[in-house]
Amino acid sequence: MSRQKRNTKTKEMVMDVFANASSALRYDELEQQLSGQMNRVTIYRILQSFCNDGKVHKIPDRDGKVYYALCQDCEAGHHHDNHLHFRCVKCESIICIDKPVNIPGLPRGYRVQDVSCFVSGYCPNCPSPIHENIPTGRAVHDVACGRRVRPTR
Amino acid sequence: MSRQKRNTKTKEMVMDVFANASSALRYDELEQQLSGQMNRVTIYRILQSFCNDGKVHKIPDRDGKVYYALCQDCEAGHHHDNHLHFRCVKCESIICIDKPVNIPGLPRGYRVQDVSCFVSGYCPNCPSPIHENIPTGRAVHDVACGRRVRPTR
DNA sequence: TTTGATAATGCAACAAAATTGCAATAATTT
DNA sequence: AAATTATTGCAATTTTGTTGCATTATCAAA
Repeated sequence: MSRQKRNTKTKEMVMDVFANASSALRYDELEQQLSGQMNRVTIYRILQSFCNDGKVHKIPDRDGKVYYALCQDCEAGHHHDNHLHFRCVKCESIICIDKPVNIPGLPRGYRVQDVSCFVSGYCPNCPSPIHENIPTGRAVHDVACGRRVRPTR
Repeated sequence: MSRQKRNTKTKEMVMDVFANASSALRYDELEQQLSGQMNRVTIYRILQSFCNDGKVHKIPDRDGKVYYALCQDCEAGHHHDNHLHFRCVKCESIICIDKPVNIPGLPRGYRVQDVSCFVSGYCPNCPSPIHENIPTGRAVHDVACGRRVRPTR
């Protein structure tokens, strides 16, 4: 059976960083925010355990850089991950958007287990280049991971 | 202006490996196939330059492992990447499926540049676990990256 | 409250993956 | 054929993530 977990101060601190973040965090951002408070290795281990517990998920962006974000509806062992990750090409933040993605029919023989979609472009806070600024709605940032605007049902 | 390129034997060899592959290649697979023929660092540099030229694209899978595959319709600087990447959880191969993905409406303020979708599950060549085998169509593998079955138009 | 089992941590060492500087080599252009 | 400079190989370095082990701290049970 699975090994028993303990609540520790370090785990709490890591969780706090996530709770206060409005978007996904790169490992180095986490490390920076936690610097001095715990060992580098501990952060890695806590992230691994959070991933296994379905508390956090790992998001490698299209360049291979690794981000982490709080999970919404995941359980230990299986991540519910059928949603969008939006990456702003300007400010580089990664935002989880809680909308299911529908996948077009795959060729015969493929059996889908799960889907994750990576959209990149300009986020509401960053101006598009060249073209004049498009008015942005500030509220949209609230769909960011971990903040649920409308209850997902 | 951008630095001028040269055609070299090494680049050709790397390109040949891609041309003969039926799915995306991990860096280490490339290295293995090219072992003895050129330096490790050279492979990295060639891949980078191919990526910039829009000849190849980089596909980090959901665990962060990095794959590379031939581009279909990309130009230097901008990758046309609105297609699916399918990863078989059994054999671990990554197959590019040349079908556009449609993205549901994003919240106000987001401007999409491009989309890539990562689907995982069982490929036509691998049996699903537990359940009895589902008949697989062999032909589907031909949609694999670099082999165009029907002209994409 | 104390005690014991063991999960979690810190530290040092290690391993893997990717990058950089630089001298030597080889593709192009003239 | 010579000059220019992109490309390569090599060694060293950086970045990223992991492992082993002694120590510490959590939690449950006495």
